[in-house]
Amino acid sequence: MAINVYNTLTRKKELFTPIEEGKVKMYVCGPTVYNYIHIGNARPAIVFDTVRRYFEYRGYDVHYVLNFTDVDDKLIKAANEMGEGVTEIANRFIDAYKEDVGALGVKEAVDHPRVTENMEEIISFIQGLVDKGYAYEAGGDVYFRTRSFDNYGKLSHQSVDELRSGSRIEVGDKKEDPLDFTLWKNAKPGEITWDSPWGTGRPGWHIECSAMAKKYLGDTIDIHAGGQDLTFPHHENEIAQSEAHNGESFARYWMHNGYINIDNEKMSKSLGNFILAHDLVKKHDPKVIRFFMLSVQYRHPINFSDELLKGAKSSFERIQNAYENIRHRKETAMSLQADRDEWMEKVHGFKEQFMKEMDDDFNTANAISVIFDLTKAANLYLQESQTHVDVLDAFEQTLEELLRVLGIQIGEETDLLDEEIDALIEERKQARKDRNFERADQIRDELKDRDIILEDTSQGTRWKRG
RNA sequence: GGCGGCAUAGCCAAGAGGUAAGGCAGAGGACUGCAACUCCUUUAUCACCGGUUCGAUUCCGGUUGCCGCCUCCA
Repeated sequence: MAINVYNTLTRKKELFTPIEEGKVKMYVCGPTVYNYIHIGNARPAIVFDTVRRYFEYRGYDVHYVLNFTDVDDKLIKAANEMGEGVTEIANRFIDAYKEDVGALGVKEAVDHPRVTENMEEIISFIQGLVDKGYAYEAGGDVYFRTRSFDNYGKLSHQSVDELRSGSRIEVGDKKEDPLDFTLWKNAKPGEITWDSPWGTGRPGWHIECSAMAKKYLGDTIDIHAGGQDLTFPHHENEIAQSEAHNGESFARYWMHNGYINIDNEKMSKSLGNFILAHDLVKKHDPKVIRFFMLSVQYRHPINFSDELLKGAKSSFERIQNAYENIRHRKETAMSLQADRDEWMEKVHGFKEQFMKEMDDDFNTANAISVIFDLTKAANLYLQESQTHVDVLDAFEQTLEELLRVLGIQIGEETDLLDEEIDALIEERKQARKDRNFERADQIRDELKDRDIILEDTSQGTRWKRG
């Protein structure tokens, strides 16, 4: 079995083969940290974290790099508005990013490079492009000479001439050609600046990723990923810069995730139809949010609404219930059973099926349906009058394992009930024995108010948090 | 104008050239003191029109509708 990845470059699914055996060098474009991220920004974080986790699950060592753009026009504007420094704002929102995305189960990247901490590399990268004739200085700015790079447009499948005829390209009087884009920006008075061979200024947006990918991962990387809207111009420009500069192919696989939509329209800061991850995580179980995002193939758009999230919650509860039921049943499990091996075999089969689905371009929607199949099998097993502890363990562990690949931690909550609650459950047990159902229901309602839900089963009463 | 995506049951969502996974919601039943959980049963001529084929919802062409990129944007 091998992993297939949809490559934007070729518009096909391709067999993944790493540059270096057993390793994946992966660069993901991170946020510009001038604000909290919205859930649209959270999607790539979750999706590519899942890609990473799956590679790791399959035994790869993943060098995962996610950058922070900590200086640009928006940050400068935000700094002016809030009367704070660019660095303070960047720091604040980097922390917020890590917190929000961490709540959603995203692992920390191996490297989190920041533009302001890689200024030397960026400047020398630009210098390299100037030296090779791919870039030129004009009035303190430096531009990339787009037409000098033959393969420009290969990622977005646009020809240079078609791009030119699009009327919305900024002309800019210093440019030789309207298609040229900025590598270095001359400082305006009062802006944060760095010294460079072209005077004081700061980098353009695209150059940072080329310079930092090179520094942290090398001239050619395995996977470069980001949101669909980065395909053009951002990633196209990165390719031009990196390949012009390094003389090597930049990234072997380009992955782009689809948008999150609100009422069928792209969620974006400029449209104002966004929901901050920071807020959503407080209102809903982050596990459910993540589950919801992964219930759709990553390249397809997801429509977002409270109602849909509610549906995801119900769905996820089915899995959670099965998991709790398995654990509860372990207390009364046996260790003798004729068809133990058959069941063990069966449980193992779900793992294989799960991998088969994930191998196909990380089809989490189908992978989740395999988890539901596993859930169903577990529920059926629990109907048996006798259960084997090995089989229950296998169900429990497989469920944990597969969900962990999706970045969803299940079952680590070990908060003990306080004695009071324990006592109430015990009292209710007695009341039921005495057929005092009035008191029994009273206790159940009381606990329900405290978010403890009781369930009576033939193996005794169990509880869960609502 | 250029490039691209999507259209599958009430809702969400996979999918393959041979009569369509999974989940939610609904209905009926089993279990239960009642619930909850769970189990069983139940719901689709896959936007429209042509073509290729023994056979297409899946391939090709066209139509319609929606969305995106071509400007900062995940």
